[in-house]
Amino acid sequence: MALILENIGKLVCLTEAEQSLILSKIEIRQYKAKTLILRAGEVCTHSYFVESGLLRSFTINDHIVEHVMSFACAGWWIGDMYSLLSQQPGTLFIEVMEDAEVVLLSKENQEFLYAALPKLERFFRILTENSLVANQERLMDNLSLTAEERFEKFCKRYPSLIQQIAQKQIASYIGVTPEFFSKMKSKMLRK
Amino acid sequence: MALILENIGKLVCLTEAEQSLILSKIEIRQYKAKTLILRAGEVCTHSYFVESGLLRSFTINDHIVEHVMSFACAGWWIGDMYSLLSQQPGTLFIEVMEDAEVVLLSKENQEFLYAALPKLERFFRILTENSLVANQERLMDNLSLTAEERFEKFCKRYPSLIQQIAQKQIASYIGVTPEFFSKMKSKMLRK
DNA sequence: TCTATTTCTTAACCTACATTAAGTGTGAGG
DNA sequence: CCTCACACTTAATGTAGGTTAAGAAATAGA
Repeated sequence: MALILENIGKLVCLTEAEQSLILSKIEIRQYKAKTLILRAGEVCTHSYFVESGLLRSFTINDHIVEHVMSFACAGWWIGDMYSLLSQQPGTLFIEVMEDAEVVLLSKENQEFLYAALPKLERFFRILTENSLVANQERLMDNLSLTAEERFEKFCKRYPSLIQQIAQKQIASYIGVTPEFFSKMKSKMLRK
Repeated sequence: MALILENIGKLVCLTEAEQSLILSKIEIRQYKAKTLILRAGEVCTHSYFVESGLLRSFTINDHIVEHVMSFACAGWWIGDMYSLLSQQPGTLFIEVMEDAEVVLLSKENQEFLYAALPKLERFFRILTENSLVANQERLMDNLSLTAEERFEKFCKRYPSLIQQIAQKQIASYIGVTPEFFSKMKSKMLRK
């Protein structure tokens, strides 16, 4: 249940008192699979940290096509960063893919904690830096690799997810249709 | 010349003493157009802030195809974040497109400043957050928009750049070949 | 256990964009 | 004032991946 303290503790040291302060500012909720925690058009008011289960964030194009922005399993943060920072209606949906236990940290409490524990600025800076690096790599991969190569990278980077999620979710993440993904996969197996 | 202090000052307040401390930890250099400040394979040791002129970062595929990661004109930061953070050889080239005055902040000095002026943690956190948001949007655009739509967004977002840079640089940024970009552009004009 | 929904597969056809190649500006250095 | 290297254009042809549609397989709900 305090996976989140362990997660923060990996990057910055926390005293017992600091840990309690953090715990006093968060909320823990259980969600059933298929719950939408956030909808496009809403303002994102919290950061979410996954204690257990599996979540994803995605956009919807022209009310039809979904594009997966990210998956988040135990130990990962997720949210609509644009909406959270700007407090404008966002573009992301966040959905629970498998029954989950989620830590909610409201924007106000996050700012309160920045003031109370400046080392959390450091923690979230590093978290965001890592996220940015991963995103830049993914962007470059989308510009320069084939769907097949992107799938291979996905398999290496998230081996456990492959077994766990529907194939169409992987297709959406790497940026192809489920139909093409199916064709591509069987072609890869034939080799 | 102290555009950088103004830039930092927009997000966090700085006393005179703090400004001097920052200035004592940076270096200012002039570069001629076409200079490569950083090459793929090298470890990135500095963050770069553009006082004047124009820079870009890009990768090279299979020793042939360039993909522009970002442009940076006066008031923008640029670097190879992956390499800077991990201190591993990077994948980005950074090139001066127009004679430039650049502020160099070494990784050690950056960490020194984090310790000396914790508010700089805040500054770089916010900088990185904004960068991440922009990157996420670009990634989603690449997954869901046509080349034409991506070009239109580029024009709206960076109107001044359009006049300033070679058309093939825009093509590379939005992720198409110069040939296709040329055809697309003349088709758009015909409407 | 049965049914209904969702996921996956296959296949024919389509299109956005890439590749190759040739020709036409154009501007910076000598 | 040349000229040589680039940047840009145009056009023919190729292909990765999309679309549509239909059926098969797997899951979940009741």
